[in-house]
Amino acid sequence: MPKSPARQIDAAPLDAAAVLQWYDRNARDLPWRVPPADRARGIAPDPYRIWLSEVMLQQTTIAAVRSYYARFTALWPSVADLAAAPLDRVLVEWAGLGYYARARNLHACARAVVERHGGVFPTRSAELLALPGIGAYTAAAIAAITGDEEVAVLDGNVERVLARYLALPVPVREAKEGLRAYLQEQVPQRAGDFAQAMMDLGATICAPRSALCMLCPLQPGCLGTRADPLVYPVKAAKPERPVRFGHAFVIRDRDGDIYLRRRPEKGLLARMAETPTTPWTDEALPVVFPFAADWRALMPITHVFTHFRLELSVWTAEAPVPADLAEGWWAAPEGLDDEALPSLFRKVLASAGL
DNA sequence: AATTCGTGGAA
DNA sequence: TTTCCAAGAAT
Repeated sequence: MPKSPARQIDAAPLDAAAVLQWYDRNARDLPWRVPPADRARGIAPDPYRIWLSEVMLQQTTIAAVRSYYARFTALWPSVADLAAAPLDRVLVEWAGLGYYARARNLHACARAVVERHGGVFPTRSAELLALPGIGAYTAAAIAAITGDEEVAVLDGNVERVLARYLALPVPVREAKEGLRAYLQEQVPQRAGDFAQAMMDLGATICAPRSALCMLCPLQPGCLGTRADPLVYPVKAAKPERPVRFGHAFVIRDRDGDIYLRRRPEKGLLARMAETPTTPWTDEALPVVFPFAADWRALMPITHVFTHFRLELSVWTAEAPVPADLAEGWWAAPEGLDDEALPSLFRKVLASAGL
């Protein structure tokens, strides 16, 4: 019994065989992917690497992920290697990729795999779903890609493909479980290739701002292509992005080292490194310096988060001696690459020429 | 169930 | 310049 009355979707079946044929000829070459020809020879991908790539790819472009994926797999070739690393080391490597809860969950998941599964990464969706940072999509993707579990893999790409194919008249959020149930009925053998095919299709043919329907293997049965496929998926109104203001402080000592500290364990940029800032407020307030010094104004910076935009004035000064800034540490300019600094604070430091 | 989580590149 | 948005999860 489904917990919510998922609206039933009655529609013509989807030509999964045509999708697989298209994939055999057009599969994208990706660092974590086993090409369909190799997959047919029985070569299966490493679940650890598929998991790592899937977590990195959550709400993140392939272009942004590439270098991070290469670095992580070089540093930590197995899940046991990753589990053995300190969390703060993982955060340093994740810095700049965003959505830092992913890195904390990644590390927790690696340790759970070592503890609960003896270091053998699970490949069944039900077990995967119980691990930190693995939700419905990621569990299904790993299970399908590594073990050909015949499970619906529904990501943003596939949602768009299906919304157009079915000419879905409501926002995807309102029909998600119905879409999942419909897709589940369409999953063929070679479930892993089918999942990757549907995602490639959404990324290259049935893209957000362009639909190359003449090249699409699903064009014959597609309801969206009969008028304007680009009107789907129907989306809800976007709330506008508020602005917040604050002041950031680049504090140097006599050697030129920079004062950094760790952000709180919860909330935005949790546990990452930062330069001190004032609280961020919805109105621009006069600056309150952390100590009396010869403060100089630097170029202010703007940083855009998902749900607000931040305008930071940037100030710099030499710390008083002896410096009583207890909870943080001093970092040499050459050592900043080894700090878990989010892009926001890279911008702040760049404003000081660092 | 609606919000809260980053970032950078493309249109 | 502004807008959109990318292989979502946790709460």
